[in-house]
Amino acid sequence: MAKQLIIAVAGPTASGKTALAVELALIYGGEIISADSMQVYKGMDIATAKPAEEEKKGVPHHLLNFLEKTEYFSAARFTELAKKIIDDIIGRDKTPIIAGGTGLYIDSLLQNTDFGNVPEDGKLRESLKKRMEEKGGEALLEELRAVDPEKAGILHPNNKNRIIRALEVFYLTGEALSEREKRSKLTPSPYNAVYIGLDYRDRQKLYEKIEKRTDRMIKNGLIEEARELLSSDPDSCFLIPDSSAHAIGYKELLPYFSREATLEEAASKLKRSTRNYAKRQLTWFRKNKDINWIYVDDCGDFECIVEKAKEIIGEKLC
RNA sequence: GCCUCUGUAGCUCAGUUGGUAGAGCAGUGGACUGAAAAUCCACGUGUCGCUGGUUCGAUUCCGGCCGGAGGCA
Repeated sequence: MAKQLIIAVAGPTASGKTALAVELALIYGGEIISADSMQVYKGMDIATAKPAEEEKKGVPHHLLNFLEKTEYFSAARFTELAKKIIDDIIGRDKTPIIAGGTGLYIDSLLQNTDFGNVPEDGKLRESLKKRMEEKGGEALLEELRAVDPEKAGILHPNNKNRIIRALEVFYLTGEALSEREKRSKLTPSPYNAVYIGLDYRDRQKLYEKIEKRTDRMIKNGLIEEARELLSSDPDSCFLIPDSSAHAIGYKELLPYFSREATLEEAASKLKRSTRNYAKRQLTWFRKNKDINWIYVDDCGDFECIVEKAKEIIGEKLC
């Protein structure tokens, strides 16, 4: 059976992924699967720049807006759900279009990463965290070196999260994480994916767009949205620490709510976090040699971007 | 008008008891396999406000000038 075509639209935040994905869906008869670790949550609309109904132009969107902010989410859970949706879309003879800024999610899905069944283990993680604090990263990295030298070799002692997960996987399965990863790579991807990446030649232009968009978010009610999320939990742990609380757009406003910063100061911090995030996204995507890049500032208008995308997809179809 | 403080990296500021300087943030590049909007790594030459003087040598000491903040009138 021939592999089914899948379109993936990647790129940093504010680069215009949503509009392009919708347009391509209209052209190719597609449905969109959002690959975004924060847009999965209900209620977090403005901060995560979730597409509004008008922007969707009637195109079905999946994996958007379906989780409570108190629920845990992960790359593994994403791939599990997305695969089913892809099958369903293909079954209805439509084209799946993956669009989003969470690079790990897109790659895990399209490379068919097998995470196995090793979900996070709260108790184990707590004890590892505790030991990490007492003994330090170097000690735990040594501990990892004894059971998974390969993984230990690429992790920095300060990168606590990754060390903890690698140890967690070993203690839960008795197998090295690096071994599991190798095994996962043996299974080929069932998907025939065309990657389109959006970027700017002039980084400054992307940053300007981010800053304007942030101002627009504030004007459109970001503060109120944040207040509402906060008020649902007086302890200000309004989101769960390991998932939704990571969203950019709320934690940056806390100093403003506690009157330790002006709105202007909080807003500029928010812009900075978003710029830093966009840069990290680009670092992730750039290493993917399968991505066909479209530079937004090479194009005068949206039509041009769409034309370039059609060319890229056309080549793959032939 | 007088007095005090102040002028060092894009920003906030250390520092040099005289041998031309360094942190944080920003920025740039990178890593990443069940937290990824997270987590982590690397990268620091700038007329040390200008100008005279003292000195082998001044960003550092002294004088003047020009900014900035405050106080007294």
